[in-house]
Amino acid sequence: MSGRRREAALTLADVAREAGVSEITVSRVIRAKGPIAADTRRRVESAIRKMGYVPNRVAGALASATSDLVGVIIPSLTNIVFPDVLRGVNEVISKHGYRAVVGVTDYREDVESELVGALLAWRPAALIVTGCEHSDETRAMLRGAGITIVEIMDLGGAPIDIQVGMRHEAAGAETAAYLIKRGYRRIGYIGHDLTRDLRARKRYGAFTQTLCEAGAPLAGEIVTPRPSSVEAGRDALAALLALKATRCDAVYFSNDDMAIGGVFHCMARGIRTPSDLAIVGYNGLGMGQCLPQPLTTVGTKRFEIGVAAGQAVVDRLSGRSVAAEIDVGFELITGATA
Amino acid sequence: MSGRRREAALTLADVAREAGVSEITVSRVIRAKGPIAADTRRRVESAIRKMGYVPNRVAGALASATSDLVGVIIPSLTNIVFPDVLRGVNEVISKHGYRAVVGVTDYREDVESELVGALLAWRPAALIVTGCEHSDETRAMLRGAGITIVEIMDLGGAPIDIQVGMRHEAAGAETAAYLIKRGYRRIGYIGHDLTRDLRARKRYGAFTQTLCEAGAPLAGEIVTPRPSSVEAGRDALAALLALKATRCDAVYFSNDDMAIGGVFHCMARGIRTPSDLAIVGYNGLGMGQCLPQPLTTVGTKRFEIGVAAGQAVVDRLSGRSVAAEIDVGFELITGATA
DNA sequence: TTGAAAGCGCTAACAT
DNA sequence: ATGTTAGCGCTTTCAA
Repeated sequence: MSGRRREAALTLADVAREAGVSEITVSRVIRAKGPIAADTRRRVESAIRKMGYVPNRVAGALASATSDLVGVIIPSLTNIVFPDVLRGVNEVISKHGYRAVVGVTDYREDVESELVGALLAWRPAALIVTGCEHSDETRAMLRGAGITIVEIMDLGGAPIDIQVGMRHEAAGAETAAYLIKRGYRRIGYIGHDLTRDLRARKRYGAFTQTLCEAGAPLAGEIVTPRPSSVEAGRDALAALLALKATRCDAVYFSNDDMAIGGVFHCMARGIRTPSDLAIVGYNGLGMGQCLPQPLTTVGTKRFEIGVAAGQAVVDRLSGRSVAAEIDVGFELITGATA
Repeated sequence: MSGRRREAALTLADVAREAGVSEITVSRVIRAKGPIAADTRRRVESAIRKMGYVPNRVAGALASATSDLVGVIIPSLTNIVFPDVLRGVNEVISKHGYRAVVGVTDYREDVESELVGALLAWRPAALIVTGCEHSDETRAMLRGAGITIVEIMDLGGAPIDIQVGMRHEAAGAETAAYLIKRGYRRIGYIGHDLTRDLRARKRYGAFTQTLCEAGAPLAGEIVTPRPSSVEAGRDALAALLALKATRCDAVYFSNDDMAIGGVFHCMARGIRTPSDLAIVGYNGLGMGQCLPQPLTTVGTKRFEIGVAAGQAVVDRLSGRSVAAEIDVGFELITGATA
């Protein structure tokens, strides 16, 4: 990191000289703050335009101890879930003049910790982080930052400030209960890396426990180390079905991407859903609902989480009070595949 | 925008006092710059840890006139293409200590212009923008910024500094030539909003022109005002096929999302591909290759564009020279649908 | 309605 | 190996 030293960019002083006023007057015009004579404003504005002056927010932020940056830390950009969330955040905050600074952790706690430090160093107005599990170090930094912190996606743990999300355990349990109710008894699971995706793990845990309690423990499972994708789901279902002993009548996938891969595998092999094999996903992606048979899945509110998180930030920064926990919920979508 | 004034965060001076050294020594330890006695380093580091000091990069950036921020302006987060690109950028720059500040234009020129100003105000080390078409105002700001500017996705126009992308006209023309070669003569087009997505428009233009030159002008088209999606593609194909006069034997979709929607429509209606209707997409998404019949499409290098752009930034900032134009190319993927 | 002075927290440059 | 001085470009505060 270095950033070549730039050749003397224009400063307020340059504009002030050109407009025949003082620096502070130019500053006031730019920030639309304080009383300015109409004529003065015009002179300053034309000088700015003419010279192509771009204010320096680094200096401004230092002097005023305020910032229009909002840090956003997400685990992945591969999983469409997070671009969706980011879109929601951005939609709200950009309307209020804030910008997102994005960090991607790749689901790694050490990277998260490093990113939190790096983003806090820019003294953002607020920080949005994913999940409610953090290392002690991360937690200490977040607590000590003295700014609005929003934890998104998941509810629970020891909230740092504001949480916006849903209960993944409830989603897993409800999915299991649904399959049991529909009469499935040999139920398998296909997932992606659970050691890292803690929310998928929570769903998995509640899912399997609910099955056990119903007297139909998990019949088999494949967990790939790959990130979730349609391809990974397809390959994993092929692998699961190849395990002779398993003989599932239904499979719960860690998310819709994976489940759609499963559906494609069934299509290619002439396996009928749900009569030969039932399939359930998680997320409620539009694409799953476009399949010849709409996917049975759990609809989640990804965009809404982003919006709610962004709104929480904006509200706080405007001095309005914000609920400490915002549960956006989820919804079982009973499609045709289970 | 405001950002509540924070209550006196720790400064270098606090740490210096605690460690019994001067501010500059602490600064040197933090930045790992200049010679520091092992013992001094230990004392300073332990003071930092003990107090939970987080350096202020706003002040640091102002003092040193350097930054670890890289602005990235993309049109959309809905279209998976851009998260892919962003992922590539991030992969490279984060390894070198840079962070991405993201702006989303929603394909609007006025928003782009505003974002360029807002990001340049943070005096980033470099700025990555999408496309090679910009308003005069934007172009002037980019030219005057005096930093590395990378235009991504598309090649052509009047390059500002560095371009990383491919030739969309060539992709459109090659797709048309392929369909003609395969014997299709009643070819339709299904697209999303072309007034905004200039690259899709370029492909469309070259595609239709090539068809004309081959004596098989476009047989029909549907352009939805919606953003591209599987649903939009499915609905648009239904609409196109409902136009009695059209009777297409092949359809070119503006991208794979749309094309996959078309495939789903065919599946649901028992329309066989490619015998009843051939389908071609654009992008080469993994999912399209997972369909029971792999999608015929044009493979693009989204992630690679991000990586190359990130690398160009890093190279420039390290004083290495960088090619002014990097053509990552594309590749016709002859699947089973056309 | 405008301006002068002081200083935000850090780092470059120059001592020592 | 460490410290001193000056100043980055802006905004706050106070004055006129």
